[in-house]
Amino acid sequence: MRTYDTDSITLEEVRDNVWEIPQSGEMNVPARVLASESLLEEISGDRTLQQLKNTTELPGITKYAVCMPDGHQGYGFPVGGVAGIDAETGCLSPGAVGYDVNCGVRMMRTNLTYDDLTGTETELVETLFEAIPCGLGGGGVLEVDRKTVDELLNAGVEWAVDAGYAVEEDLRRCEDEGRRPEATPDAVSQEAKDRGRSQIGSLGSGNHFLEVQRVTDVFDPEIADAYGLEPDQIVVLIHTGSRGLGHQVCTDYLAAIKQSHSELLDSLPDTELAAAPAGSELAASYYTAMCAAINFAWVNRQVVMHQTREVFETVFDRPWESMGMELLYDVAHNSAKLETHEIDGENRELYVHRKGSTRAFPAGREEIPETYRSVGQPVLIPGSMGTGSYVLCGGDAAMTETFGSTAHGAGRVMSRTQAKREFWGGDVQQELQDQQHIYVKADSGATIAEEAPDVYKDIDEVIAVSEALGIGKPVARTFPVCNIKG
DNA sequence: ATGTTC
Repeated sequence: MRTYDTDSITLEEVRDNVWEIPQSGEMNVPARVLASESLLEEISGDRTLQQLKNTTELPGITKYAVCMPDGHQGYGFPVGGVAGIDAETGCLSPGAVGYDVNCGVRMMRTNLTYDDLTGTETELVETLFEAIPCGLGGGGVLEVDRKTVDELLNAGVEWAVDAGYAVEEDLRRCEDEGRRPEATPDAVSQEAKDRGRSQIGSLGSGNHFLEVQRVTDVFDPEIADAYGLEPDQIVVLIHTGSRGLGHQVCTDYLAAIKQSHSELLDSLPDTELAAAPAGSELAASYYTAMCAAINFAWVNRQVVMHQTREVFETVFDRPWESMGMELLYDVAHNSAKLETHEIDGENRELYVHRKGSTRAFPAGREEIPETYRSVGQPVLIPGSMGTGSYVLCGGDAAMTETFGSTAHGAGRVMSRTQAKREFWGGDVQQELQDQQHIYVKADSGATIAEEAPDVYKDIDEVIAVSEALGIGKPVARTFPVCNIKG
């Protein structure tokens, strides 16, 4: 058997693209990295493997901890990590969800072609940048009062329908129909709500963005047809999360859990993995607060999409409906969810923690919108602003291999600090425009440098692993036209 | 990711 050795951890190759850290010591289960050898080499360059191994010490974790091909280190738990933890005997860990609760992406279709956009790129990118707040801090499209924030934390995208920022059809094209019904606004601190009130309809910072793209490749015509995608078509990808509200929920509950459950904390190899035991009061309240933050993020992406529709109306001087600007799908990248999975022949109720990982349910699952159910759920995987993105379809193997999950992006290979040393934002921007006809706009050159295409792993290789394992099947590829960066 | 180092 081939092995891959690092200073402290040895992985065994189970088969192509599957590497295992065997169970030993305090580990409750093994850990698996799903990666080609070259991706594994990148993954082993930071603390990801140690964090993944630490994750297996969480009580109640089942089967194995998973690291996706785009994995990198995160707070306590790797970004690109999946853990299915028993919901009765296990625990719930905020660090295994992430600070940006329901960070995720949605794709909106249009019936425009690349030719329709040619010549409007500069106006389009400028108008989008004007209409959609970017960067750190407050300032969203909306500012709502305290009563309204409670309503939308509870109702999710249904609130946006009532408030005129969404149509009924948008609801049906969101994971969980844009609402986690378990959400309890009372479990969210006033501080978190006050941070969120002024941030509805904003991108935020980091790797968040809005990108106008064109479909360059269709790999599976039948599924692409079901998703309403064809070559040369213009689509819009929106990547943002729950902003300061979700961050505050994570901060609040990490502090409370560390204080109330020190015994569990002391048994874990990293305080950043702090977890509330299943059945505890804090597990229940964190779950309902996290669901509220999930709903907030869906409303946020919905309002950003609403703004995008209005921008297209301005630039192309037509109603958005006539441009076919329908939501294709919206997926969460950071969440914990109660799901039933078969473990060793037994159906078990799990808190499936996905952090930087996308649900990828295959054909037939009732959780998938009816229009897509016969083919499988759309999985949206953004790449860097110079390489484009993929639309995948959930594969059968996801249910047996990865708790119904696949990757979520390209994954960084370089720190932001290092990126700013290596690249000059203005040069990156000019090069993208001159050589690839990609129009990028951001608040500062530093933002563009930090997100330069070369700071990311090879998205094609990440997707190839997903395809080879049968957890996500490539349907279409897109290429950037205009990009506004948080 | 983040009112960017409470």
